[in-house]
Amino acid sequence: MDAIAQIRRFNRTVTQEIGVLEERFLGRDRSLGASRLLFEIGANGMEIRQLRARLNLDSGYASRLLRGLEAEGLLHTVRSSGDARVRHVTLTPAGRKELALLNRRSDQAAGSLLRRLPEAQRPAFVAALGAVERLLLASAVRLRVENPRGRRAQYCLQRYFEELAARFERGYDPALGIPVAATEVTPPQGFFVVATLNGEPVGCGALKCHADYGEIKRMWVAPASRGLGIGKRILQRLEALARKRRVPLLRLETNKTLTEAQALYRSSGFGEVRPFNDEPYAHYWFEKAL
Amino acid sequence: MDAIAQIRRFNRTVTQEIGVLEERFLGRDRSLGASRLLFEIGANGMEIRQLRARLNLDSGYASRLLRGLEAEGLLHTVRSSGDARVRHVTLTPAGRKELALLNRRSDQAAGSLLRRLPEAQRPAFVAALGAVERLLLASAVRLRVENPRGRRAQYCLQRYFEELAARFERGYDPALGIPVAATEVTPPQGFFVVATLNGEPVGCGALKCHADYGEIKRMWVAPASRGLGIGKRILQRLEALARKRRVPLLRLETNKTLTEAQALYRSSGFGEVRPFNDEPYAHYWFEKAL
DNA sequence: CCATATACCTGACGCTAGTCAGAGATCAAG
DNA sequence: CTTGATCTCTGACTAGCGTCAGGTATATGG
Repeated sequence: MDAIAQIRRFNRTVTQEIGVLEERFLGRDRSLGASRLLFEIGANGMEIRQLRARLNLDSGYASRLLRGLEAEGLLHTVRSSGDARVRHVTLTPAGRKELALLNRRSDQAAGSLLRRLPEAQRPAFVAALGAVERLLLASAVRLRVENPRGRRAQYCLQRYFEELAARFERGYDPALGIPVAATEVTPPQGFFVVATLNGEPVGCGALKCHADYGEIKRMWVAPASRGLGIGKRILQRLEALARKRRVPLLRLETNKTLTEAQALYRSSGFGEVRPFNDEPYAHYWFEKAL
Repeated sequence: MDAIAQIRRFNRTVTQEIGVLEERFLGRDRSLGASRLLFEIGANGMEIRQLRARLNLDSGYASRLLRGLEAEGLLHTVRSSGDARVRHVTLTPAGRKELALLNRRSDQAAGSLLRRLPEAQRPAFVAALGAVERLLLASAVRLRVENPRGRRAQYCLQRYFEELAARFERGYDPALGIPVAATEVTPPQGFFVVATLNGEPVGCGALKCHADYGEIKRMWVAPASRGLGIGKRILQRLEALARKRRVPLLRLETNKTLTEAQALYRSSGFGEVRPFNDEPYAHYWFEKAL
């Protein structure tokens, strides 16, 4: 298959050209691992467990790297408010300065790559990079049925409610909408699907199974991960779960400000119908026969 | 600049996603370095110095890796014919079997990457990979004015003549065409530009300066590197050299079978003119005022 | 022939990255 | 309060990657 050969050529070329560049600019006086850590912590700080998840680090290894940087005076760690097991790491002023230096170097590396190309080819190059990056990210997204009370699910739900509160004209209060109890979206009554990207939750969706129909609820995708087709995949997964349960019909309702959601439902085969419940925040009701 | 940010995001995503994949499939029972060595040696064998140059290895490190593989019975080294200092390394039957296994795994890795994407997104992904790879290769191409008697220049000229012999209807004999003496394309009388990709010659072009015009000769790009805009860049470089010398006019002639060359000249501002010499292999004559 | 450069090998060494087991503190659920 | 899970840290260890200095054999130019 030619696609396979293309991927292999790509891997070879990219690792060769990019790898050399990265090391030449970033691996100067600090190890690459430590640099990556500084990058990831960023100006706002971060929980260590999140850091580990993002960079796929062994807890011992991460701890050692952090201690090294702490000894250099680049960062300090404090207990996270709320959960005292978790530690929060932030950059000191010296650390921020170091990060700024790394950022400058990284910009230089990127610039030098761009400048090697004749001007005319640059826009095409940047566009192609964007396409590959998006699709590579999309391919790394994993969907799983999870416990709706779990950490990842709860994180998604909180972000979801926050977003609704910000986008709805009159705000949003979960207590006023039709409730979704955790048991209703826990197998076998229903399902709660979480999408993760490198271990971090980036989207969710729930299915509530009734006798003669299923309800799609709590569809959400993290803003930074939109455009990767995650919403569609969550919806398809819920649909597959519904089919397995022999649910003959799917129903959902949505707010008029959530235009991208409406587009998703329409493109997924849902058709608008008359209101089938009295959800106060809904403007449109959809159905799809399975 | 947004292009810079895109490049940085790309680097991050790609090194993360691809790196993990490569290691999971290739770094199973052998180190990644050793695997890469086997890949590079390939079915036809290779000189050790060439191997070192390609993979950018320290001589000691390369020697140790090779000895490890030799101990496993995967390869054997012999003195190179000609220069007894140089050693040539070839795969044993067991080595070839191992290489085949690596190739299968590499195919699997590429396949697993592809399979993670929903079917609909795959063609776009492969196309984007191709675009990035081509442009990355293009950005790694270096042009330099070189001695036309040098190793790289002579390599290009030989391939050039071979290609003309194969493509021209009645073959090609350099002795019958208008000759280009090495001194004529050596500064300051003229210039011989060689394009290299990772140190290997992939194209050439020459400029002969006369009192009132310059002649473009010996334009060639290696078949495997076509479509990267190398020809255009060589031509532009020769043009810049001509301008610097205050040459007022560029001339060149070409054969009717070299259609891609004609397209290049036309798109570079050359216009067809009446024959200005009696080059026996030429069908078209071009000029461009500077 | 000599001096110098090239190609390769060997031994010694250091750093980075990463793994593993286990311990201590904390949390959540029963 | 107990139990089991989670988060972090520590110590011990390994493999891989790479560098450096020095040595041997061979080639090249005078």
